[in-house]
Amino acid sequence: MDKSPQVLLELVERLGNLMRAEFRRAGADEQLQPVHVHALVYLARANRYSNTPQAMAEYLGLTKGTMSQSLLLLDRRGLIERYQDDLDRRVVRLRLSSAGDQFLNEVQPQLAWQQATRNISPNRIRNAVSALRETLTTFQADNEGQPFGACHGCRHFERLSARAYRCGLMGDRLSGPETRRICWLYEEKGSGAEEEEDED
Amino acid sequence: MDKSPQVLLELVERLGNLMRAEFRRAGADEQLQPVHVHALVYLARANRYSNTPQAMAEYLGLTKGTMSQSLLLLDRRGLIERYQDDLDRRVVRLRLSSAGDQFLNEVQPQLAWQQATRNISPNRIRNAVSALRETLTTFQADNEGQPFGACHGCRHFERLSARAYRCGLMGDRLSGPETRRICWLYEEKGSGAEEEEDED
DNA sequence: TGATACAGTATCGACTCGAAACTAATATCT
DNA sequence: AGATATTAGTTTCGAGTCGATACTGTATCA
Repeated sequence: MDKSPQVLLELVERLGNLMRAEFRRAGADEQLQPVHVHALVYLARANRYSNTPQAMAEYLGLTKGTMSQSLLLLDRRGLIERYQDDLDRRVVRLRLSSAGDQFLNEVQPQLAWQQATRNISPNRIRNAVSALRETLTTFQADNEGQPFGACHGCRHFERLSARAYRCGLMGDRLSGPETRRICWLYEEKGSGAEEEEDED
Repeated sequence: MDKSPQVLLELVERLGNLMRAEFRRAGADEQLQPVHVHALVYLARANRYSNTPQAMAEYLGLTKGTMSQSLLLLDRRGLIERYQDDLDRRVVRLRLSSAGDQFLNEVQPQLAWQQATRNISPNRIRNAVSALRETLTTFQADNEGQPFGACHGCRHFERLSARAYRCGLMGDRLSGPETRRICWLYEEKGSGAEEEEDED
């Protein structure tokens, strides 16, 4: 009976709590709750398929009703903008307003984390990322949730040429930077070839 | 400019959110909020120095006022018991009641996590634990928070003989199991000899 | 053309949470 | 010893979260 998984859970929860406290501090001046700051951070990183209330609710673990409330607040404060999807007019699309963008640049909610990881070698971080990503994937598979990842590692990702990419699911061409954003259509590549393997 | 730390942060936050959702589900029957379940889980793991409202508030990232509220609720529901400290009568000590213990055994809030980590090799988990622990330590050092760890790795920990231990800070003898519980007096050993080193 | 599914909104009530004021016990300083 | 400061915890207040439920409008499918 190994206790390591439990210790890992404690660390993840504790670091999560600390970051939530950090987000609380970041949003204090603007009277924003942690979840609002987190929503803005997500929006800054979400790709074109993932900037909807539904995707955000899924990512943040909220119901759509709750999400709707938070978005209302962020809209009132002028930190986000909403616009309708052309093809499906039920769908609301979201983007950071310039004020929202400026807010994130000013308060730097993730600065404390970057500081805290400054002395850890990139390789150890990559190993930790790999283990946690696998945990997340299994977790989601067990609970039928969306995995949320970037194109690299997604089964729908296609490389057309040196610098041209494409999402096989949606059929769109993707720019280089776009392939590094968060997507809620992400699906783990088949288990045939594991990309990231620790030396252990 | 490496993006790995940011990806690691995303994973930690997302897994944290999922576990919060899991705690919500676990407490739904008893009308408990996630933070209440988390408090019970903490209490089940805290050592004799760390079962106070203050330590819990610190661990969960709440103010003492908020913590007091949650403890009131848990007490009303009969899930915890409070008693006074003998030496310092300002201090309230907490323990799980048998009902609280039974509750944790029934709902198994951490089961989903254990399932999600089942296929990850112990060594990879240990490496991830090591990296996250270092992140946590640095984070706390930057923000003057308590680190919260178990005896192994703590500078106050003393081994008297094969199966006899002692906390050098408090002066108490400790049983073997007790040395594996969470302590908020934990202090990282001096950086002279790093215990856990990844091969990277 | 109707039935059904889906994206998002509105409303309600229980509860969280920080801030600040408060009580009581202990520590510190002369 | 007595005054003062510090500390552990409680209480109160108000803004806001959050899930549940009911609702609106759009799309899909037979």
